[in-house]
Amino acid sequence: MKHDPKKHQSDCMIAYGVDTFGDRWSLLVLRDMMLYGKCRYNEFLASNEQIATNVLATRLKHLECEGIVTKERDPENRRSYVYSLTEKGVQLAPVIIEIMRWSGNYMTINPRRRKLLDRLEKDREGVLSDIRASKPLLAPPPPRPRAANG
Amino acid sequence: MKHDPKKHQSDCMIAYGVDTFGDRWSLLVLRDMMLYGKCRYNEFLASNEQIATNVLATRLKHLECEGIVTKERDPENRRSYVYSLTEKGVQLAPVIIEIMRWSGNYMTINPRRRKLLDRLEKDREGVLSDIRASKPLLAPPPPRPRAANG
DNA sequence: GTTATCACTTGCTTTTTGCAAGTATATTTT
DNA sequence: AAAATATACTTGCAAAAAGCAAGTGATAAC
Repeated sequence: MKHDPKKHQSDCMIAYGVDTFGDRWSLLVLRDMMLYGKCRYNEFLASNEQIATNVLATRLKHLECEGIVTKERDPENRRSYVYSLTEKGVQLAPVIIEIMRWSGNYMTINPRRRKLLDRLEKDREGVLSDIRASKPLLAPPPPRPRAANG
Repeated sequence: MKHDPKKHQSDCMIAYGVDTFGDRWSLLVLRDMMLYGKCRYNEFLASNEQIATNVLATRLKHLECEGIVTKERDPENRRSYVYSLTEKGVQLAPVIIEIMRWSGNYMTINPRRRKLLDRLEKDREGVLSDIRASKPLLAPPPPRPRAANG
């Protein structure tokens, strides 16, 4: 899948970033990949923020178009696909990290996340190489209770 | 103007960031303030990305609610207001900087911007203190030609 | 006092998002 | 082998948000 060159005509770096990954759902998908090591459609769907399935599909397509992620058949379960960060995607880690550092100063944080923030200050390189190796930095949070049925 | 605590119930740092400033127009307003030193409503409106006036109004209100910017009457022209970054807003500079650095690796950049990227590597602290001092890092680009009338 | 500037607001159209249900293909179960 | 299940979507419709043009109110300039 190729990317449309009509997009990105501004020469502004922020505009380019915003067009490429700067919307709520793209950023949350990147978080899922980098922090939680998620790589499957249903894993992204299961996030607490409750992305709609059609929106997830369009966002993944867009990220693939932009060369941020790749999509491959899972060799061990051929009805599944595995999404991975490209080098261009991995290079977004500093953006995600700086968002986390900022939020860490302005919201209340649980101990697990505080520990990750501490690690970020002491071992940023290690965090970056974990992201590059698709190694989760945090266990994914338990899904929030859904509406009861029955 | 106060901020609604019902928002931000997730304990995820990325979700907090995304809810606070993570949409196209908020990020572009922050760019206008940090890179170009813009501080007035009509300056934000004049950006090349062509934000709609009602959308700009809601974004500025939101950023004010979240404590990212403040709004004050301009003492020298009492029909105008001046928006400024709060400390919380200034602390977002690393996020903007990392977006610029990333984009700088994946798009073609004109010499003025390339120079800023170079400076960012050599003198990050200086850049941060310019942002804190509301000193523009780049001259604002000329407005793109609008539709002719007449 | 008439006109212009500045920062919006209002009303309406178009686009995007959200939601529920359905489809296609691969795998597991019976 | 047939039926049920898993996985990754697509489709159709309603609701929300964004975009557009025009209007308002409070200063300020002429």
